[in-house]
Amino acid sequence: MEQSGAARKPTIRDVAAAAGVSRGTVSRVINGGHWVSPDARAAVEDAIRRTGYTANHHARSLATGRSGSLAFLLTEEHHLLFEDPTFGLLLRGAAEALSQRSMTLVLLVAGTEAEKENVLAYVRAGHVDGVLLISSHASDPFLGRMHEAGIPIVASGLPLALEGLVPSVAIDEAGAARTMTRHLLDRGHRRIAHIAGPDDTPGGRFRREGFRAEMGGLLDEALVESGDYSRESGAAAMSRLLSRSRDIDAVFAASDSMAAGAVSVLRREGLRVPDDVAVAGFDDSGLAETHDPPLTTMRQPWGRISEAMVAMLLDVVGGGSGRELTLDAELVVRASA
Amino acid sequence: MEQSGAARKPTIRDVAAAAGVSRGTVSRVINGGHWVSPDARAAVEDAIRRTGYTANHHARSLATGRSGSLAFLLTEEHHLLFEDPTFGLLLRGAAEALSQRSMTLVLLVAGTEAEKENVLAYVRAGHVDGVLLISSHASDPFLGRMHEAGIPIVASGLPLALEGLVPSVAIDEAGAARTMTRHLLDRGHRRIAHIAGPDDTPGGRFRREGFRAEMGGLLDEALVESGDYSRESGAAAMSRLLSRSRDIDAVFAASDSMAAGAVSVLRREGLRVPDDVAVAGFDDSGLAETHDPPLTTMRQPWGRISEAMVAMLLDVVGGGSGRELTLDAELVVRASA
DNA sequence: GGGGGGACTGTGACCGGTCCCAGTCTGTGA
DNA sequence: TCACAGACTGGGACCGGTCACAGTCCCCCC
Repeated sequence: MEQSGAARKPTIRDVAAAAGVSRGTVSRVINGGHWVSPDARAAVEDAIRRTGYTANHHARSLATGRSGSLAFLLTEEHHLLFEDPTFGLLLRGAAEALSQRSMTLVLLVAGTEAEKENVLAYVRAGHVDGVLLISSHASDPFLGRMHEAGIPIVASGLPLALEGLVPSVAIDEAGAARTMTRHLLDRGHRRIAHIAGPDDTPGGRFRREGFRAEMGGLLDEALVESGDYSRESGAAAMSRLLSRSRDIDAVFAASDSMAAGAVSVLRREGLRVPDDVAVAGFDDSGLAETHDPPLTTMRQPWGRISEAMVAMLLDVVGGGSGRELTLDAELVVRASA
Repeated sequence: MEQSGAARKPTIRDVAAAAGVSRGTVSRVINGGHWVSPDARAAVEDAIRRTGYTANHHARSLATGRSGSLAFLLTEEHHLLFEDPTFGLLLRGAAEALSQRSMTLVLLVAGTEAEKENVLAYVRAGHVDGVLLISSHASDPFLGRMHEAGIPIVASGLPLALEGLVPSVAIDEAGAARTMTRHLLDRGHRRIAHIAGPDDTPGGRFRREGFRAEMGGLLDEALVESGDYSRESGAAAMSRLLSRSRDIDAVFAASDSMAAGAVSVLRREGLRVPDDVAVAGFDDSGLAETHDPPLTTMRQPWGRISEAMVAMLLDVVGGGSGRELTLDAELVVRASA
């Protein structure tokens, strides 16, 4: 009505005019409504509805210095990125936790060195308020550089290189591995093999330590192999194990994908799962349930992990200090073990 | 030096002062440097180096009305999201194409209805300049609403519901399917089954049409099944096919994942691949190469697809009209067929 | 009746860029 | 000698919010 030109997006000024109040009051209503009279609040809310106002993120970010978004940073190589189903579970949870807070998630991938430089520049430039760090390898100096730059970070899993320095959310890896190992022992298995994850990841190192501890005197180091969490690496590890020993009666893999790879190799060798060899995975990644046979696994509380990571990171962004939070994983018994 | 307080990020004013020019000149240098004298340009570039200046994205977006980012929008259900390796390939390509242009990618997932509303509001609010639409189902009114809202969109694959209205980048689905079918026929197979994708996706519909056309008189409708591109659905479809006919000598699946599922079922039934039954996939998704046996498949030019999508979308954002671009897929013959 | 404090409101300054217009300066042609 | 075009520069206005501060009003208490 005012202007016959192209419909301009309504601003906070338009809302203020429509409600008969000042910009400041509108701003207060939008940001929680403290110190606003009920009348004014009602008028503003009505005006927002009538004008179809939505806040301009860029303007807000400029004024507050906050971007209103967090980065979901994967430092994994690309071929693992979409194969590992656990990333998807974390991503989904984080996206949900953020959208509840009207914030958004920016996916950053830093697989190659060049990508790492880009990501570092991007984050340093303040495009995101903080970083959810997924799956970092201890040998990677990247996390250290990020930390030195003073960027708010929360890691998933204990960051081995910077233990105690970077807040994190993790499950009790060693405890969970002991639980699973105990389960296999309780079922009467004695020649239990372990397919660990990479030694420079917490899921690789601590799950193996838990396995070793629980096996005690039954431990045979020749039955410990490792992979990179992928299906193929699990299959390869299983082949190596079988070439070394044929009397294995159970396999505990540090991921469901590796467990699936192990099952395929066992089958090819004519061994039945679980009758000849029991196979257990880790993660309960969705794959576990639909697998044939369904995989016994340790369920990570993905929803709680991602929610906790987001909450903790926002706290750090707001000046909090963060901490190392440990959650429990749960044994899920299915047909495979 | 100037201020002993916390080091404030240098702004364009700091650079201007350091270079002894005005803000306007600095801005011109940053944005291409037209109508700037060589001396001034050198002074500004030196000052940028000395001060460590990086542009503030939020301020720029506020002034220009452009966000400098595109959305990568997945409208797939979550369980498919990280299982389908093709998304990862597109995502990677798009991220690369954008980072070359100093723009960023925001990953949006609109699986549930609630998420769709959120995404729509988010995009309407102007947080992204345009949307790269990945994998939309024709039955979903979401795309229509997005299109009506006047948001720049480029789809991957012909958007069935809005064919001709929304610019897109796709391969010649029917032609590629004919190529693969011809390959199987040339190898002497006659009882060829097809595991199609969902009928409301272009990859489901057009690949099946291509298969039917090339099969001609050899077509047996009882040998056409369909899945949702996932491994499990491929396995299930293969089971249904085998229960219907045991003389199948080749299977053409509309995705590598479904082909892998089919192979696992065939194996379980004691059939050898490729000796008893040849199996071909589609996508060349990485899985194809590492699979046992390596899968014969149609290679989609993922890099070119994502680059073309980004280029076209940026053109549309800039006022261009876009078009329906078709690229060719390439037959990759490996051990499975 | 006056002082004080809490609830609420309006306004100017500011965030850090871009855009555009009004200059200035130099060189050229009439 | 002067008008004029073209190359380059500077600075004010603006993008759309938030924030701090200065009010205003009203109520309560001494």
